[in-house]
Amino acid sequence: MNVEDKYGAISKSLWLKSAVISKHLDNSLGAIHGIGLAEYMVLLNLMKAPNHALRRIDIAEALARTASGITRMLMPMEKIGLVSKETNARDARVSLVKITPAGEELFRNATVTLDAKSQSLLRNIDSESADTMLALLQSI
Amino acid sequence: MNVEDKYGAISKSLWLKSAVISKHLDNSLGAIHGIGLAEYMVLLNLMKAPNHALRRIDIAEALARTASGITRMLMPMEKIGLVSKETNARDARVSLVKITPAGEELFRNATVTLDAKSQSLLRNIDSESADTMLALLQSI
DNA sequence: CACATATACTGTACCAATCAAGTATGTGGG
DNA sequence: CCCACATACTTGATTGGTACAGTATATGTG
Repeated sequence: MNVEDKYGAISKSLWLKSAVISKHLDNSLGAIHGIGLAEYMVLLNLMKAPNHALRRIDIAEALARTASGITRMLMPMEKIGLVSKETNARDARVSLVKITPAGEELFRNATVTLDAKSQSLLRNIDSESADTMLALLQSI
Repeated sequence: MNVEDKYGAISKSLWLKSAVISKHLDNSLGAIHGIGLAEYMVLLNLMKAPNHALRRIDIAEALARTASGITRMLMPMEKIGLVSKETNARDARVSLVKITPAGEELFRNATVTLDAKSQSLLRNIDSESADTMLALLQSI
């Protein structure tokens, strides 16, 4: 394998393993908490945000999705009370998305599920390698 | 960050980075060769297979997809002549998928594109780290 | 041999994401 | 000030995936 091939191989493996792991996590989160991995990532980003609120396009950016995808994803989440819509006085174009107390509660529970399931899915990777892997992934 | 959190962080990062990289690769492959990453992976698996042919269900397994998803994906690929359908004399249930010469040609060209684009997307990872990363990914 | 069960697709209905176009609102140059 | 352009969504049409049910074909057991 020459040098370029190596990077291609990483892309392909990343694609495949991500698909496998995401499906398992989607199933676990869906069965227990009624949300998918994408919805979890929305809540995660809201929790990290100042004032626990974000604009839709910032969520889209953080999830590598389009704005319209976020609009559609948020509709049922708002309906079941995980997030709420707030208008921005300074800029009437934006409608801020804020996580609700119920959303925070679900997020904390879902985090436990996600971490446990991840540990089980990645059991072939020891703790030290996990540190290495995380650092490499985050450097991309 | 405690131990479980670390594995959860890997899952989340894997999900996000895979989405970003897959979109870029999809765009590049689509613009130049008219196929997506999933179609490329089909061709790759066919190239690796004995006699360059596989059953649909084996392709589904290799790509973490369902059989019906593969059926749909293969229809346009057969129409543009990248793969051909062959019946199996021993088992009339299976219809083998075989890569055509045109498919092989496209695969070789697409591989160049994919490897080059991957190298560019992963330029923050040096050659040694790439070896590490690939080994870790494949151990999942 | 017959029949219950498993396997390999295929077809239908549905769901989730995208793109492109539309609407409303902000902003900067003449 | 005003008008062109940019930004933040929202919506309709399309695409690409899944689940589930159906069909055809094998296979194992009494």
